[in-house]
Amino acid sequence: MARMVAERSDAIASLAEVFREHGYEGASLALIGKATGLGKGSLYHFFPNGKEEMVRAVLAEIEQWFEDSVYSPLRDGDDANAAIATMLNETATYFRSGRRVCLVGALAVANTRDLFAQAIRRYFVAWVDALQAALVRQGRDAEQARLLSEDAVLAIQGAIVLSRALDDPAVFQRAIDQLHARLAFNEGHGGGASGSTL
Amino acid sequence: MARMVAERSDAIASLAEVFREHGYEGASLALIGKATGLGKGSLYHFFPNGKEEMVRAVLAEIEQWFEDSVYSPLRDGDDANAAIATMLNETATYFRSGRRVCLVGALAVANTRDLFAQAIRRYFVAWVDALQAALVRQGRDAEQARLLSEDAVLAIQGAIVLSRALDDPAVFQRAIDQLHARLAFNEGHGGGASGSTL
DNA sequence: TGACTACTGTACCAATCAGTCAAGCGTTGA
DNA sequence: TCAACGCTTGACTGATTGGTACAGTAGTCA
Repeated sequence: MARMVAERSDAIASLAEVFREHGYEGASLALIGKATGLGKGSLYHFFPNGKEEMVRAVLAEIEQWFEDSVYSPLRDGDDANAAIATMLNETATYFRSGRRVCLVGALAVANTRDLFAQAIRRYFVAWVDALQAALVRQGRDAEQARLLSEDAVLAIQGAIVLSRALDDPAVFQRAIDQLHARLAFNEGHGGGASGSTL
Repeated sequence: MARMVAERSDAIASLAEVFREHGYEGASLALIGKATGLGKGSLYHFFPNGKEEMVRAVLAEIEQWFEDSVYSPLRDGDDANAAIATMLNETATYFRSGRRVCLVGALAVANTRDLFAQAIRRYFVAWVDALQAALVRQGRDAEQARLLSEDAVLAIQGAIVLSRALDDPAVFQRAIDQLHARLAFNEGHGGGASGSTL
């Protein structure tokens, strides 16, 4: 009765969802087994170091997805404004308008932070750096771009928390809309378009 | 060997710290006992419904602290600008510049959300409402005040996540500084002072 | 002094935890 | 056809989980 899951990578999407929903400590092997359809034996065959290795695999996949879908266009896209707009839309879809938790953010807040500190840091550093690069390509100066990109990433994380707390996806969407305005760049002056509207 | 802890309330601060550091699932009774200096017997004497009741007691105390120190001045203070500045400073101190997690936010993200949904919701609704009231007293219109207050609360939560992820309290402080600018109100025009600086 | 209440330590419980292991299965290459 | 390999199963372990029960101890009031 072998080979019901062709690849180790087939399990990663399920693993990600389990860790998102239950956290690192809350995701028991029983739960993981149910979600992936894999027995303990298979799980430990694919991930000899247990849950920790599973989370690392999930984090690696998340990092890759963001690199391809978000960071890379931000850094290298020919139209900075378009890349930023795409980032916000991709992000909103990815987090299902705040109904889906950011696993990296959740791990950062929990006491598991130390265990995955490097991966967590890499994720956010790459995001802020990539967004900053796009903002600089818009014509902003480096320092302003830095502050603005930090603020945007932080707002997305906060929007997930608040929209879940209020159980209202509209909160998340409003935050994304506001970021669209704040990150847009028009003409020669240094600020975004948001100053007079908010 | 009775009465080593005079009051049930003496344990709540320790309980809060344990749940902050380890989360709901991660905070085992062994850990809780160590942190509070109480054995299981005492713990279940004070909190007959176990961990759930402990968290509820902690949430009630947090709610009370924010009501007295943050929400009430925002709603009723005679100087709205001063009340807002106080809120930001009190908040920065309370969260130790992002080194300390927001328990309510952490619970909102974890799968324990449903269990404490009402308390979590109350906390954030009260915060946003109180800040909105202060912004309206500044002279802003209700809708703008609503968006701005939502944005501010969300930014604080996001700042905790990001500053912990990057292990850099300066990130949190920059977010607070930015909120100072964004929430300040000068003269007759409708926006904050932040438009041209960022 | 003697009851009564409030608190405490500890033994105990069933359930669940992460992790191990040997045996068995199906597929593959020779 | 058969051995080797990769995957799977499920029973098992020892530790830990949240929670209960209860005997006892200290303080308080009469």
